[in-house]
Amino acid sequence: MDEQPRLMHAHAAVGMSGHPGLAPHIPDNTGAADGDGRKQDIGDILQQIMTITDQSLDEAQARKHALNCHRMKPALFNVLCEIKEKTVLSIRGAQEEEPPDAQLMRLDNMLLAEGVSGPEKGGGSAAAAAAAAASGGVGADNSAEHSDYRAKLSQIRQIYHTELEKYEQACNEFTTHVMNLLREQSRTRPISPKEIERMVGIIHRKFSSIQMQLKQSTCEAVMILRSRFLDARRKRRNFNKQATEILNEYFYSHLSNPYPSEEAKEELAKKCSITVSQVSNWFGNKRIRYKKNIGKFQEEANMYAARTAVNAASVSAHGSQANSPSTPNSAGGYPSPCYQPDRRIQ
DNA sequence: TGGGATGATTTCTT
DNA sequence: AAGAAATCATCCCA
Repeated sequence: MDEQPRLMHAHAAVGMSGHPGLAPHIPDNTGAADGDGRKQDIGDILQQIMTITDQSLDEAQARKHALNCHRMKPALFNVLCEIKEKTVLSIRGAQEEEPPDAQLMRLDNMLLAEGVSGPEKGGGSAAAAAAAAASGGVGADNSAEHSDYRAKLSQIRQIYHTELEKYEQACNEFTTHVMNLLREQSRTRPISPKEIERMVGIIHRKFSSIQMQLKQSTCEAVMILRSRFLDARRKRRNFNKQATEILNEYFYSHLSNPYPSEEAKEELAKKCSITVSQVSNWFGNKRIRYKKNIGKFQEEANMYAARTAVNAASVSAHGSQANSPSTPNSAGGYPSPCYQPDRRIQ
């Protein structure tokens, strides 16, 4: 490598200016200075170029060197440069300028939203919080699951960034390698900077398609993690004893009409630390199960009825009405342990 | 570990 | 849309 790489444009400027001596095995026809001689020269050079790949490496190197030193080389090189420039330009006009990839944008947006590709904090826990909110969870017991989710997410995040870095490094290394190769080749064949640029573009596109696969699989991993997280939250937890008692108290003290209003539901929900829809679910289940098997609930009904009676007695003794949703409304203040089908349950 | 209890979900009805 | 009824999925205790 005793020469500087000569790119196409630089070389074009050199033009027909003189070139050092000939290789020993190439016949010196300069003296003839006629057209046939030059044709012969060019024919020889082209022939050698065509057969260069059939030769051994050493042989080829020697031949390459000989070609480089040939006096006709600059002229031929210029001609090739011109031809190639025209061809490349016409080819290039037809391609390139693809539209921005919508799929890639979607993946990027999702990775950002899930906190994988964005800043370290916030995103992941925000997504987790959103998931928690969406599930309408009871709360309190989910901090462990929450941190588990975050830990797994940060694991995914770490893998993603490591892989991304690896790809970028590999891409840079490969690009440098190819550029060096092209520069080296530009000594013997016309290669324009634009062509190198184009090649770099091709390499980058290839690597970005690999990156896209990485992004896709990362997205899938996040989705799986997230669905598992939501499933875990959907896991049924029995309400605590106190909550069940509050709900039962209301149910049996309103046995004649066990349909709490929205306000009553909200108050019960607050008291039991559950959601309004959970209160609705509970009453829905309770009504249907009570109705299906009144006998089984007899004992329970009696117990709550007695309790309610005691409460009512103590309330009246204090001369004030409780504003609790469990305030009995049944006639006589002692709801019948037996189901009275006078209202909605049917 | 089986089976009843129970909270949630789905489908149907009013 | 609210509730009834059926069903699913999980809990939890003997």
